[in-house]
Amino acid sequence: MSQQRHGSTPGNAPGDRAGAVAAFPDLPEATIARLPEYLRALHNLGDTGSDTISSEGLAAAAGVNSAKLRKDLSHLGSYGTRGVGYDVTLLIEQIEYVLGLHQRRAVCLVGLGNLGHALAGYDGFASRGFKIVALFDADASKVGEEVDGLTVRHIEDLGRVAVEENIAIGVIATPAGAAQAVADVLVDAGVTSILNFAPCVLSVPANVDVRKVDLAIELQILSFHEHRKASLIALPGGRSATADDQEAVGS
Amino acid sequence: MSQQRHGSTPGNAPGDRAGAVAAFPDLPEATIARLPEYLRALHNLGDTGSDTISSEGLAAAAGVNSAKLRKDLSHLGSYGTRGVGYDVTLLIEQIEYVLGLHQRRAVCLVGLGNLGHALAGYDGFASRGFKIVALFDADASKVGEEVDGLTVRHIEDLGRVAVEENIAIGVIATPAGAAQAVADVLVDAGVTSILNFAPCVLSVPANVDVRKVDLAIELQILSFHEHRKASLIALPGGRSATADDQEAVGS
DNA sequence: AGGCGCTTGTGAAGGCGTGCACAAATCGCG
DNA sequence: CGCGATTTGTGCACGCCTTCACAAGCGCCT
Repeated sequence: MSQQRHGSTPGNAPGDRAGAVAAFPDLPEATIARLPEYLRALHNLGDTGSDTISSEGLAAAAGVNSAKLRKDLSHLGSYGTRGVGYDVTLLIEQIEYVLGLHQRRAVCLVGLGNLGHALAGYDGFASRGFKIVALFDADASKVGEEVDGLTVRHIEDLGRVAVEENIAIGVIATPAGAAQAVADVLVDAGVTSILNFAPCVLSVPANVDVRKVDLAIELQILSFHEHRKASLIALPGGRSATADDQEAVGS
Repeated sequence: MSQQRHGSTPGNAPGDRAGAVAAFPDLPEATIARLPEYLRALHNLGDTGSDTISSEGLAAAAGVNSAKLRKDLSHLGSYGTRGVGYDVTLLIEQIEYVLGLHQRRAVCLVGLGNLGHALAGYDGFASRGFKIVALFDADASKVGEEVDGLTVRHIEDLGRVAVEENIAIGVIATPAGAAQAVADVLVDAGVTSILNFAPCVLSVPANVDVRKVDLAIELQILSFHEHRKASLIALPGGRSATADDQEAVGS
C-alpha cells in the first residue's frame, strides 16, 4: 500500500520552498511522538472499518483525548472533512510521509546478545517501515553466525557497510560498557539517529538524535506507583497492603 | 546493599502520618521518570568515586540539567550538604526507597516469543530490583519449556500463581492480538502494574498502571528526525541528502 | 433549495515543567 | 573566630502542552 507518488502529497501547496521536500512547520515534539500511535491505530482500523474515521473514534483507538488528536493533525495541515471525519487512506499517507516512512529505512543493529537476537527477529520493524540490513558484534565468536537471514559481521566493518547500504539509523543492543564506543563508530560511519538499549548516557554530536529505551527504568517507574498505591491503602485493602513493606518475592 | 531497615529512612521526620509508610508528597511524573536515571548514575559512580557527588557531577552523569536535578531531589526531601554535595550512599538509599526498590519485586512475564525469551534472560531486571518469578504462554507447545531457569506455564495458571507469589507487576510480550486478553487475566489476578510491549492500547481499570514500550514507535520518531534533517539540508550536504526522497534500502 | 445535525479546526485559559539566578548554608583555612 | 569559596535549595518567569468550548464548514434529508 501507499505505493503512490509521494511528491504529490497534499498539504504543502501554498508555502513550499524551492524544489525541496516538504519544509516541515516544525511540529511539537509531543505531537511527533503521538503520530506513530495514530498510524498504528489507523492501520488497525483500515482493515476492519469504513473509509473515514472521526477524531473521536481515532482518539479512542489511539488512547488519547480527541481534542489533542485534532490539534495534532491540524499541525501537519491535514485535511479532514467537517461533519464527516478523516479519510483513512489519505491520513495514513500523510502521516507516513511526515514520519519519512514513504521510503523503507535501512537500520543496522549492533550487539547480538539476548536482546539483539530478539530485535533482529522482531517482526514489528519490517512491518512498520524499517529493514535491518546489517548486524554487527565485537565478539569474534559471534561473527559469522547467521541470525534471521543475516550474517553477523565484525564491528570493524561497520564504517564501510554503513556507507554502502546507506544506513542512517543504528540500534545499540550491547552492554553498557561498550555502548559509547559503538556510538562513536556509528557516528563516524555517518549514522545520524541512534536507538540505544544500553543503560547509559551517550554523548554524540548535536546533529545526531538519540533515543533511549531502558527496560529496567520502565519497571522502576511502575515500582514507584506500586509503592505509592500500597502506602495509600494504609490499613484496609488487599493482600499487597501489608506485604508491601515486608517482602514480595519470598525470603 | 541497602539491607538496612527502611523504616528509618530519613526525610520523613516532621510531618509523618500514623504508623504507615512515607506518605509521598506526590512527586511530579517527570521527576519520577528521572529518578531511575539518577539511581543508575549513582551506582556507576559509587563503584569508582568518592563519598559525595555534586549536583553538577551527577547531572552530567545522568545527562540532565543540574538545576533540574536539584529540584527533583528537593522534591523528595533529600538532604544534600551545601558546599559539599550529596552523600552517594544515602542518596541511593533514598531513591531506592521512594521507588519502592527496598524490596525485590516479583514480576511475571507473559508471552515467550522472540522478545519474551530475551526479556526472560535480561540481566538488567535482576540487577536493578526485580525478579522474574513466573513465565506464561498460551501456546501449549511452549508450556513446559525451560527458559533461564524457569519453566513456562500455561496462562490458565496465572491467576493462581500470581496470588501465591504475590506478583504485582506483569510484563506482556505477546502479539498485539492477544495482549488485551492477557491484560484482563493479569488484572483479574490482582496485578496492578503492567509493562506492555505489544503494539496496542490496553484498557484496564483506573487503579492499574500501564506503561508501554513500542520499539517500532521509537524508530519511527527517529525516522521523522531523519526525514526532517534530510529535507533541511536541501541541496548541499552529504550522501543522504539526495537519497532521501528516493530509496534507502536499495531497490 | 434550505435547514439541521454532525464534525473539524482553533482561540483562549490553565497547568506543568524547565532553567536562570540568587539567597542561604556549610566547610576549610588562616 | 571570621572570611571566602563552594554548593544546595528555591522563587520566578517563560514556554510548551493540554483541555475546554465554540464558531465555521460540510453533507444529508426533506
